[in-house]
Formats: sequence, C-alpha cells, structure tokens
Amino acid sequence: MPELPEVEVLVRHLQPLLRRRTIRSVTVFRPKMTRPNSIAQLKRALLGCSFTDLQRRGKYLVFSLRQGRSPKPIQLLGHLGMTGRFYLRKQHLPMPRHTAVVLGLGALDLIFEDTRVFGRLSLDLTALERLGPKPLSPGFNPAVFAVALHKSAQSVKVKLLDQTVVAGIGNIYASEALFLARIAPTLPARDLNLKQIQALTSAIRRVLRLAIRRGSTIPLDWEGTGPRDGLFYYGRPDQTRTAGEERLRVYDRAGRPCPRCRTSIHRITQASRSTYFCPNCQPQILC
DNA sequence: CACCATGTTCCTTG
DNA sequence: CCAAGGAACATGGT
Repeated sequence: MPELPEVEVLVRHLQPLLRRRTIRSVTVFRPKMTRPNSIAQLKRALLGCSFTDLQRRGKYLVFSLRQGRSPKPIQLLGHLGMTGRFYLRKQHLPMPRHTAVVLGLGALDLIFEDTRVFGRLSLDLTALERLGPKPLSPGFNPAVFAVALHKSAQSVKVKLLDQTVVAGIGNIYASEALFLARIAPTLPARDLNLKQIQALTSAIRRVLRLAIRRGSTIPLDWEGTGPRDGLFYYGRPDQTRTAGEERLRVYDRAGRPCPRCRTSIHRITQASRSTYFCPNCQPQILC
C-alpha cells in the first residue's frame, strides 16, 4: 500500500465516506501502534467526535474531527507502515487476524489492519513537521530540490527515500523515477547536474501522478477479500495485460528486459534496500 | 533454515 | 552539531 499514490487513492476513497460520521467506540488491539498515546488518551479524545475531513501529507493520513459543535478541531495521524490498511466494514463481523484499531461508527466500523505492526494511529502530529516539500506542488521544483541534493555525498536513490528532501516517495517509486529520468541510482546526490535535477523533478511528478491515476481506475477491494487486497502496484489482477502495459518498469523486475532497450534489469542493494535499474539507460558514467 | 518485503526511528560512529 | 550506516520494530511469503 504505502507510498504517496496508494495513500492518495485511499484518502480520496475514504474521505467522503467518513465525513460527518461519529466515533462511538474505540478498540485498540495493538497498543504499540497508538504511541505515544495510551488507549485511554485515544478514547478520551475521540469518543463522540465526528469526522470533518481527511487529507494526505506525504505518506501520512491526517484525519480531522470535531467534538460536537465545538469549533476546536482534533487531528489524528495515521501511517500505513509497510502493510497497513484502512477500510470501512459492517459492524459486528469477526475481527480480521491483524486488526490493530477499530473505530466504531454506528452501522460501520473503520478498521485499521496491519500485519507487520509498523503503522501508526495517534494524536501526535509532530512527524509532519519533518516532512519536506510536496512533490506534486510548486514548492517542489528544481531549485529547491538542488539545494537538498547539493551537499550530500549519499546516492541519489537513498536521498529520494529521505522524507525531509521530498515527502512521499518510497522504495518502489524511487527506482521508477530514476529510470524515467535516466539517472543511475548510485550517482552521489551532489554530482547531479542541473539538467538531471530538472529531469528527475519531472520524472518524480510523472511517476506519482500516473500511479494515482491508474490506482484510481482500479476497483479497490479494501476489505481484502480479493486476490490483491486493494493493492495496485502490480496491475489489475483480473485482467490480462501485455508486457508493455506493466505498471512498474523496473521495480522487482531483475533479469527481465528493460522496456526501453531490452537490456536485463539489475538489482543492487543500497542502504539495505533493493534498487532496480537499467544499466544501459541509466549509465554510471556520463557520456 | 535462509532471505526477502511498499517504512520510520533510534542508536552508534566518525 | 551533523551525516551516514545499521539495527530494530513484527510477521509472513518463498
């Protein structure tokens, strides 16, 4: 689920469904995921509140609520970690195996499920302060990006995962953006020239926008009863597609042909995480 | 058993 | 103080 496009699609899906609904119960199965808040703190803050809005910031979900007619807003921060999912479901059904938190909304429950327990749902919003510019806003541009990249000896791929540089890119779309920009992932961030920074800026925007658009066209199965559980990295599960229609051009495609030149895609490890690239289209040495 | 997995934070080292 | 690297978190798939 959890890079910017997946969170964006989830937020667009949930926002109109949550609006004006009131929280009537709060049940926490994984107390670690509400840290630094206790279960009691969450209940005290949320019981009786109604949702007024849901927004995305980077990979975070920002739920806005209001207690009765009180103008004082309450905000709740969600993060999906690696395997988290939010979805609405009829109440009184048996809880799924990895249910972390359930907000009872009357006829429906908002279920927060997370197998690996890396996700978060709390009243602590401070994580948002550390986020860099929004990649799809004018605040993210080659000049701003260049400043962030300029002083770092770290590889450009690792820099793309740094949420203070730009907020929302994860391991999959980092490889995808570098492929589109034809930049080698191992290039030290400070060595990118202006042209490359411009190319990467637009590649990031293009990759994220495209993923949102494609994700929005897929009939999502947020309750997780289907074959893909509402994930959309790998295309529509039900429909056959040709190689040229693959959503991801390089990620998880080691040994398969580059969609541009047919060279075999390579996989390397950077900062303990996999990177995929085409050694021909993304050469280490400038020509 | 081994290794891998869409993420963030904390701790250590230099 | 900062940058960079690695472990930790917890579980499941191959």
